[in-house]
Amino acid sequence: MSDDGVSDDRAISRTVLADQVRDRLLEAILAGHYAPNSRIVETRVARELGTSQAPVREALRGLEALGLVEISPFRGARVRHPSTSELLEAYVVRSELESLGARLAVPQLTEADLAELIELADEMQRAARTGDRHAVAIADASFHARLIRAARNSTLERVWRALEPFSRTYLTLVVPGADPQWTADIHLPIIAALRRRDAAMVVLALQQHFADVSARLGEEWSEKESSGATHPASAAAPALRTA
Amino acid sequence: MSDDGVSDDRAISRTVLADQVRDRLLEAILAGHYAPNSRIVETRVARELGTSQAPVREALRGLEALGLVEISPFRGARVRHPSTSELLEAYVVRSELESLGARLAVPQLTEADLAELIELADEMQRAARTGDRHAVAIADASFHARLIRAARNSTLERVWRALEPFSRTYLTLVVPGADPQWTADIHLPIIAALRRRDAAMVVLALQQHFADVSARLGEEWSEKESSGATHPASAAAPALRTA
DNA sequence: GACCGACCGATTGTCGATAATCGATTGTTG
DNA sequence: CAACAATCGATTATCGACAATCGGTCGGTC
Repeated sequence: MSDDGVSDDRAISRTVLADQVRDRLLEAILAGHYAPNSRIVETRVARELGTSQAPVREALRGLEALGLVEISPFRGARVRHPSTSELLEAYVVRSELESLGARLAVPQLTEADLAELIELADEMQRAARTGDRHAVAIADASFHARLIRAARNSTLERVWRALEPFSRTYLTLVVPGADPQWTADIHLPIIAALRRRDAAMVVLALQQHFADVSARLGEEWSEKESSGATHPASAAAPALRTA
Repeated sequence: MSDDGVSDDRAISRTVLADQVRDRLLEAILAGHYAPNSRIVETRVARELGTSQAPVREALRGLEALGLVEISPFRGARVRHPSTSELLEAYVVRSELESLGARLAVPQLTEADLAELIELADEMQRAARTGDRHAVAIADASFHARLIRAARNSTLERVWRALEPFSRTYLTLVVPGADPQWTADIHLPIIAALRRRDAAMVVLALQQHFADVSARLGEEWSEKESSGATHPASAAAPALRTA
């Protein structure tokens, strides 16, 4: 019911310690169990989890690849604390990648693709009506992942995947107050454009979507930090254009 | 964040074995010492390099992040052999990222940015006139990297970096017959547009640039199609040695 | 003769211990 | 008292050894 759109590899090889440690650490970081910018000591984590140092080491490298921690040689790992402006930066890039995905996907969109996308959007609506924020977030992520996959460009998928946890997980943490129904509704124009197989309109709808979310994120930001040393407007309002 | 000179990673702390092993393996792969799709056995590499298994392991994870090898649990690493169509896919993504970079960079382009970009383009011209293909390739890569950095979006830079070795290194291998002067010249329109600080024109010039290179790559592809892929038969000819 | 399950060699994943390096502290000197 | 070098504890990077797992092979059963 949940993550069919996110990834295919499920249920195989659950016996790799390093992966389990990585998931544990990821969960702990997102749960705020590790303070921002604090160190994560390999030996300590190993002792706490009852494993050796090696799996923890590998897990940390994996988290580094996801952009969740920062590792410097001989100095260990620290949990990264991306500023909101950095999240906005990431969102700009993600927006661009999804626009590209849409342009590539629409001309070769199969009926199955379209049906799955519609189903995910519907699922988002149902979850929103029952107020289930977690389900909305999952359907949201699955929807965008499905759209990217429809582009059938493995490089695009790889790059997008590398960016996704960084933006999604942090965002759902940073913007918990977002209205689920609002989140679900801003996907409707995308679906409408997809139904008409109008690439330009899909791109426009996507950019509107990301502009909305960025704006929402920007609000949260200015509320939280009244003192603005760097100007965020340029990053939040990119001049996006299509040929 | 993060900007002083042209080249950032320089000089300090080259004493991390895993990094050295990674560089060695990367070099060996690109030199064709490992046949496409062949396995890379951790213990064997470790023996050949006179190190333990651990650094090799880490090195392989690093190469996986760069998209050069593919790792499956308990089954080890294989060198990825991207098809030319996959390289073209990557090029589409890279083109899009650089276009975004240009749009972000132009409005905030400093005189120093512009001067460095012009200098790199000039360097490319000088190298092309003396027929130094290697120097052209290096200046080429530096130019694009500098352009991306001028966008001052750390996420964009991170994503682009992750994509860069995959496309650049393979390309310089796949298309060794390209005319250096041609390579240098297709950057001139970009410089011209940058000088005028015309973002739209920079994007257009970039897209033309990538279209040219893709076309060139496509030609090479259809030519090679008939002769078949060349397999360096002796994968057991490792230019790897203990220091 | 074809299908199926138990061994086998090769290789990866994990462990515990050791060497190398960092940051801070302390003692010394002017 | 300030600047500096030697030292120390903490932690990472690496090592060598061991257990877990894979792919293939060999033998058994029908």
